[in-house]
Amino acid sequence: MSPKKPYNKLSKRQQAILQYVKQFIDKNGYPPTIREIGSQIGVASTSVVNYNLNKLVEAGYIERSDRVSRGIRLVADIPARKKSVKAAQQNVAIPYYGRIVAGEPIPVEAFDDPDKAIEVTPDMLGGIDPSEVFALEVQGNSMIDAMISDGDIVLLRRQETARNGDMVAVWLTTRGETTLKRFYLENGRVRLQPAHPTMEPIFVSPDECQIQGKIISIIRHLH
Amino acid sequence: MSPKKPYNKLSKRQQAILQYVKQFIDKNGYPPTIREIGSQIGVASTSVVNYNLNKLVEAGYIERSDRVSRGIRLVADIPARKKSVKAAQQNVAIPYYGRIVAGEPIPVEAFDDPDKAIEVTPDMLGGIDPSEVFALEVQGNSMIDAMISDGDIVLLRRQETARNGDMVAVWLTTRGETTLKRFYLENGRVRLQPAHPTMEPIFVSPDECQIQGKIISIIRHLH
DNA sequence: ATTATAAGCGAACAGTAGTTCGATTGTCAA
DNA sequence: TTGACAATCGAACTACTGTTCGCTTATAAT
Repeated sequence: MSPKKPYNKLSKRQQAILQYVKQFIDKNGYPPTIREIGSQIGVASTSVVNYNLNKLVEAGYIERSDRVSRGIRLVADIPARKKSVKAAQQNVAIPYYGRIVAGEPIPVEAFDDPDKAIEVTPDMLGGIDPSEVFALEVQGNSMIDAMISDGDIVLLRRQETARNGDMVAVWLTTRGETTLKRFYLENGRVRLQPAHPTMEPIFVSPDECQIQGKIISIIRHLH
Repeated sequence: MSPKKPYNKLSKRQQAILQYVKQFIDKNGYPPTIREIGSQIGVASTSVVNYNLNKLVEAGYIERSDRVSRGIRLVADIPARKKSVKAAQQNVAIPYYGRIVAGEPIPVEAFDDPDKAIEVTPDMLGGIDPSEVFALEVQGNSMIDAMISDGDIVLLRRQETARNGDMVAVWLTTRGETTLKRFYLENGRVRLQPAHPTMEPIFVSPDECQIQGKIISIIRHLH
């Protein structure tokens, strides 16, 4: 199950060297010496660094000037930083229903207040029709067991049924609260399974739980 | 006298040196030595070149690292990192560096492959310059108690320092791996604290860990 | 002319840096 | 086990490189 990543033929040490050289150049404006590289990656012998630098040359990642101090240059690009702004796609506006609070149902009727919408890229929805999607902000830590914490924004697809294993927002009619859980229908009853291994599931009958939607994405901002 | 003033109050010799240094770096990827400069501009004495280089430092054209071979950098080159372009409703493409796996460094490779980038709306970054941001996919559950789970996509801001408690991606130079942990600097050593109750913290010295960036956002897709 | 200051010169010095080489270790296939 | 080969290590060697210092030259104000 190797994901076959870049750096195919490079050893870990060679990757470390390449990483450090790039970082060093970016920071200092000139390449490091063999000994500077060695001390940083934890290799005492200059010959080992030299050996691996030559490997990097063979692999085409760098070039070296013989007998020249700091005679390393990156083949790809001298300034490592690239600009990352790129072509714009069409964003989609997702209705934002505000906060989901325990004890209150999610309003089902749509409202179209423009600033009550959040904008996402279509690929965030994984091909789902944007009109079926709405967003909630999680308030409180009542759903922390589903690895969803206070302030998280969840994108949900509107649906009233769910398949086993789906993460859904469920309105528990008898308890009078809404919760986010994994949904399992088994033996005529519903098991709402927290994502956290140490938490116990909740068992309810199908007629006392009303599915509001299925979670398709979670967005969290840290500061 | 002078038809124009290419560089404000620089002597002809200093201009020649500056010109040559720029040219040399552009050609070779690393700065010239004092003697290389001297031979090019026709000065035999290293001290003369050294003298004029210091003048260029005073004038603000270059920076030097003491006692470092080729320790010259052009001042204009360094601030290449700060670009602040605020695209209004445009999406930004964030370089996607793949998975963060124990034992494999974050590739520093260029990301020319279009699907090696993820697109987000600028407000996802909370006002942070998009060019400072990159994305990783988390592998493993070592951060499960920080509510970061396998498969999550984390957006990180490139920075080399961190405050205690920050969630950072750290490159462990001697181990040759990158890891996602909470950062604490205490008693002159660095504690990298996993947010998983059964996992022990990692202790390293500050010079063997390079902070890659700080987590600013987490995106999780459920399918 | 005198003086101060900037600029230049050449040589010597000490530490730095790339290279080389013999020896060792680890891996993998025969 | 054996052999081939890649990777590593430590040390020594030579050449390189920045720094320093005493001395000289040039310029301009006094």
